[in-house]
Amino acid sequence: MKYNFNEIEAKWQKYWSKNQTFKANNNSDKPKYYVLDMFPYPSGAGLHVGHPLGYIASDIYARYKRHKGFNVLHPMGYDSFGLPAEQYAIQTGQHPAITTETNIKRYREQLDKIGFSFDWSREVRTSNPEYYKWTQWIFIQLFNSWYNNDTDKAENIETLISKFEAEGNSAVNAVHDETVATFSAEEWKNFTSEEKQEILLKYRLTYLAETEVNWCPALGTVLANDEIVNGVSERGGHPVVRKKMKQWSMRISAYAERLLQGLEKVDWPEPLKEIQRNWIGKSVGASVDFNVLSNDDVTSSARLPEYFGQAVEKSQSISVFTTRPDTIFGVSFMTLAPEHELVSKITTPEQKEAVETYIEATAKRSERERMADVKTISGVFTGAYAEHPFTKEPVPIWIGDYVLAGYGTGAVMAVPCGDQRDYDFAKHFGIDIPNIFEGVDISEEAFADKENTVIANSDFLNGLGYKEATKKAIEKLEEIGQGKGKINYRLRDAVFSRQRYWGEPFPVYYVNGLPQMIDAKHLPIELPEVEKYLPTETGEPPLGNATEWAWDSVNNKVVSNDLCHAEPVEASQNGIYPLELNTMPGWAGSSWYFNRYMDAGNTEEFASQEALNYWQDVDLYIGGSEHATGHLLYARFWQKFLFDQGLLPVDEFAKKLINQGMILGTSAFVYRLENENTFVSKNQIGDKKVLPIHADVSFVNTSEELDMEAFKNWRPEFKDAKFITEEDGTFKVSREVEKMSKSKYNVVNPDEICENYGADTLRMYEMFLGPLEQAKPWNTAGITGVHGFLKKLWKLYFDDNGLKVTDSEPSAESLKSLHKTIKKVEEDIENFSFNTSVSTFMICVNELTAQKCTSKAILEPLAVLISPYAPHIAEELWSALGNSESIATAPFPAFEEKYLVESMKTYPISFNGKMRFTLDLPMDMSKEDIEKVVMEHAKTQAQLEGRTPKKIIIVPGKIVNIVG
RNA sequence: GCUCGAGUGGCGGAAUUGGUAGACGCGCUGGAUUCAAAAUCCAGUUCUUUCGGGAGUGUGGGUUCGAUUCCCACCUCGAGUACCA
Repeated sequence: MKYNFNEIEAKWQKYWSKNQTFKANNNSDKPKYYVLDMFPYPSGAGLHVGHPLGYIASDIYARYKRHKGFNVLHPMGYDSFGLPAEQYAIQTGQHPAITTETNIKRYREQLDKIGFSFDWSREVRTSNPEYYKWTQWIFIQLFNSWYNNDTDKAENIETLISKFEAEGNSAVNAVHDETVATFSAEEWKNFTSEEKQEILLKYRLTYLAETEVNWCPALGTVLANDEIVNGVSERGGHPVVRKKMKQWSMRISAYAERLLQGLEKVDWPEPLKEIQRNWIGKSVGASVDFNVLSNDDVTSSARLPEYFGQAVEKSQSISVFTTRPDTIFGVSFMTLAPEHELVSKITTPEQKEAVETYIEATAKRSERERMADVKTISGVFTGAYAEHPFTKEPVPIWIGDYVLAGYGTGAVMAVPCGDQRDYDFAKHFGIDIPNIFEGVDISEEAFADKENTVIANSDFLNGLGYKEATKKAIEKLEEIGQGKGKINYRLRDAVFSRQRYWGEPFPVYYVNGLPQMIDAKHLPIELPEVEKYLPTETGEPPLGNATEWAWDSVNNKVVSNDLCHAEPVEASQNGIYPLELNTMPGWAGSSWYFNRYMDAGNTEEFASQEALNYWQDVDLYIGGSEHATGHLLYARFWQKFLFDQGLLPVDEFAKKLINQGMILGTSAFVYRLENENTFVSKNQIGDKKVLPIHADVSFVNTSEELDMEAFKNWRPEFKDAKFITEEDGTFKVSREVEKMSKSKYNVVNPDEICENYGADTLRMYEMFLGPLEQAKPWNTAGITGVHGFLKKLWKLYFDDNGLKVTDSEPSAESLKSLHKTIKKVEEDIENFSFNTSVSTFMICVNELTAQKCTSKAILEPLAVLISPYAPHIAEELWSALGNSESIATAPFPAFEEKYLVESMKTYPISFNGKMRFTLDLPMDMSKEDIEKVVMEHAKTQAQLEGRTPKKIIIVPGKIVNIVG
C-alpha cells in the first residue's frame, strides 16, 4: 500500500470537522491549558509558507497537551478591521465587509488544509457586530473610570464625583491632565453640568482632548507612535506631519508603573520585555523649580551682566525634571525646548528677534530631520535669567532644539560637566563648565559615570556619592519648597481615534460638543452604510458621508441625520444628536480577544465569570515580536483595567509568550545587459554591465536553472528576451535571501506544498528548518528529506500486501529506539525545540527500519509520539492498528529508563583532550581496570611513543583523557 | 552611539550540568535496480595529508586534564532603539 497523503489528509480533516474533535469544553475534570496564536489580519494575498510557522508550533504543543491529559483551548479568529480592505473599498467601491469575508474564506481554506486542531466553534472576528459590541462596551467602562493613585487602581467615576462633592479636587490623588485647575467642594457644586463634564474628561481613562497627533495625509488618518517607522507610516511609507486635532485618547500612562512591574511575572522573551521597558521609559529623579528673575530682582541686584533686559514682569518659575539632582551645583545654564510656553514670556526685547528667528527655523525642520541630525548644535539665548535655588546665582536661560517639548517638562537644568549634550552646548556657546566632581578631568568631555561619582564644590553635597547626594539634594529642595523627588515615564497616552471607515464605531454622541455614552443595553452601534469611503469635502472622516448617523436619545436608536440640527447647540429640541465620526484603531479589537475565546458565543456578557475563572489566562501565546509596543502593550493595559473592575481573575493575560522567527524567501535573480533585452547566465557575467532583476521563484528548479520559456511568457517585455546561457545550454540564476514578499517574487504558497507533498510534510518541514525563534530562509528543495521520512515511516506499517504490523515481542533494540525517542521528543516539546525532534523521529525510523521492526508494541506508541507533528498520518496508522477513536486524546507514551540501560560503553580515548580512538568497555568497569586496559592497548602505546603520561583522567561512563 | 542576539562544512542546522564537534536533512560524488526515467536502496562527503597522522566551531588571549560551551578584548552580521535630561 502506498502512502497516499492527499487522500489521507482530506479524510481526517473531514473527520475532525464532523466529529468536532477539538471542541473545548468549559467544564472538565482535566487541568486546563490555553494555547493561543496571534490572530491574523485576513489580507487579500492569502497565506504564504511563513505565516503558519507559529501556528504549526502552537498546534504541536496543543496536540501534545491533549495527549498529556489536558483540556486544551486552542482557538483561532480574525483581526478583520483594517486598512487594506478599506483602501480597496476606496479604489473599487466594494464594501470592506465583502472583501473581508472573501479573504477570510480563503484563509480558512488554507488553514484547514494544514490540519490545525483549532476549535472553530469559538472563532471571533473583530469586525463582527456581535464581537465589537463588547469592544464598545469596554470603551464605555473606560470612559466611566478614573485612576486612583491611592488605591493604585481604576475606579468608577462616581467615586471621584463623591470626592469632588466632599472636598474638591486638591486632595484627590488621581492621574489626570496637566491642565486641571484646583477647586473646592463648594466650587464643584456650583459648576454647571457642562463644566463638570469638562472637568471629568480630564480624569477619565478614555478622554477627548485636543492633541498634537501624527497626521498622515496620504492615508487620511492619524497614526500612533508605534505605527510610524523612521518618520513615515509603517504601512505604505507615507510622510507623517504633526497636527492638532480633537481625539479620543487612552490614559495608558496611568498604568505605566504596573505595566513595567507586570513584566517581572510573565515568561516572555527578554528582548521583548526590554522593548516594552524602553517604551515605558521610567526615569527616577526630581523635579526642580527655578524662579525666573523679574524686573524687581534685576533692579535690586548688581550681580547681573549689563545687557540683562527689562523683560520679565512678574515672577515665573521653570520646572525641570532631572535624573541627577546630585549635580545641581553644576548648573551653569538652562535650556528650554523652542516650543516651551514660557519662551515668549521671558524673552527680553534685545533677544526677541534672534529667538523668533530660531523658533521659525526649528519649526520648519521636520521631525525626521531633527532626529537624523544629532551633531549640529544650535540654540539661542533668551536674555532672561533664572535663580539657582541654592546659590541664588543667576543662571542664563537658553532655548535649544536638543530639548524635546514632549518629554518631561520640556526644560532642563544644564549640567555641562555631567552630561555630554549640555557639555557640547556649553562649549559651542562659550558657557562656563564648572566642575563639581572630585578628581575628575572634564577638559575633554563630560563625566556621566554615576557609580564613581564623588561630588565636590557643592556646599552640603561635598564628598557624597551619587546615591547619598541625590537623596540629600531632594531633601533640601523639599525643605525650601523648590522641588521634590519625581518619577517620569516616557510612555504617552495613546490616541484612540482614527479617521477611517472600517473600524469600530464609538458608542458616543455629542450634546453641545460634549461626548455622551450610549447606554450599554443599546449596543452594538453598527457601522452605517456610506456611499464613499473617503473623507468628506469638509474634511470630516468617512462616517461624515453617512446619512443615517444621528442618535435619537429618546427612542435609543440610530436615525437619519436630517433629524439632527447641524449646530449642536440647538440640537436638544428633539433629543437627536450627532454621533461620533471617528472609528477605533486596529488595536481596539485585539486588546481583549483572548478573553472572548473563553466564552465566544455569550450574548449577555463579554465572557461569563464562570468561563473566565475556568480558563484564567493564556498559558502559551505565540506570535511576532513586531507587536511589542502595539498590541502586546495595549492588551496588557486593557487586561489590567478589566482586572481592576473585578471583571477578570488575573491582571496579565499571557503567562508565556514566544516570538516565532520570520521565514525568509530565497529570491532568484537574472541579470540583464544594460539597455538590452538580453539576459546573462550567472557564470557568464564576467565584467559585463548588468542589472539584476527578480525572477519568479516558480520558474527556477532545484539546480538553480531558469525555465526560459516560462520566463519569456511571464511578462510582455520579456517576450523577445535573448539568453546568454552556460556552456551546457542551461541558464543559471543567482540566489539571495530576502523577506518573503509578493514584490520580490519569492513567495511560496502552502497550498501547493500540501498538494505536492502533504500537510504533514509541510508541518514537519517548517519545524525542521531551524529553531522556532530564529529567522531562517525557506528552500523548497529541502522538503524531499522530510517527505521521504514520512514515506519511510509508512513503510514500517505497510508493505505491498497491506498492514504488516504484528503482535510479536519487540526486541530490546527496538524498545531502546522507542524509549530514547519518547524521552527526547518529550523534552524537545517542553523546550519548544521542535526542529530537533524531527531529527529524532528520523533517527528512530531509520533504526526501526534497520531492525526490521514490525511489533505493534513499538509502532503503536510511535504513532502517538508523532501525532502532534504529523497528525493525519498518525490518525491513519492509529486507525489501521484497530483503534476506532481519534488519536487526539490517546495518552502520550510513558518513558521507561530501564530500556536505555547499557552494559557496554564506547569510551573516547583522548590524548591532551583530543579524541584519538574509541574503546568498548563494560559500563561497570572500575577506574583502575579501565586505566590498565587503556594503557596496555597498542594504540595508546603508539600515541605515547614511549613517553610516560603525566596524568590520566578517567570519568567512568564518560571519557578517558591521557595527559603527557 | 546605546541595548540585546548571533557567528560551526557547499546549504539549513545538531552537540541539554565543560567530556567522541559536524547528529538529522538538503546538495554533491559513486554504485545497485531499470530498455530509460522517476521512485527506491547502498556507500562516501569539514579541511589537509607523505594515508602514520595533523588541523579545525569569527579573531586574539585566558581558566581547565579537557572549551562550540566559562572569562577578557576585538571583528563581522542581524534585531531593537535613537537627542528621554
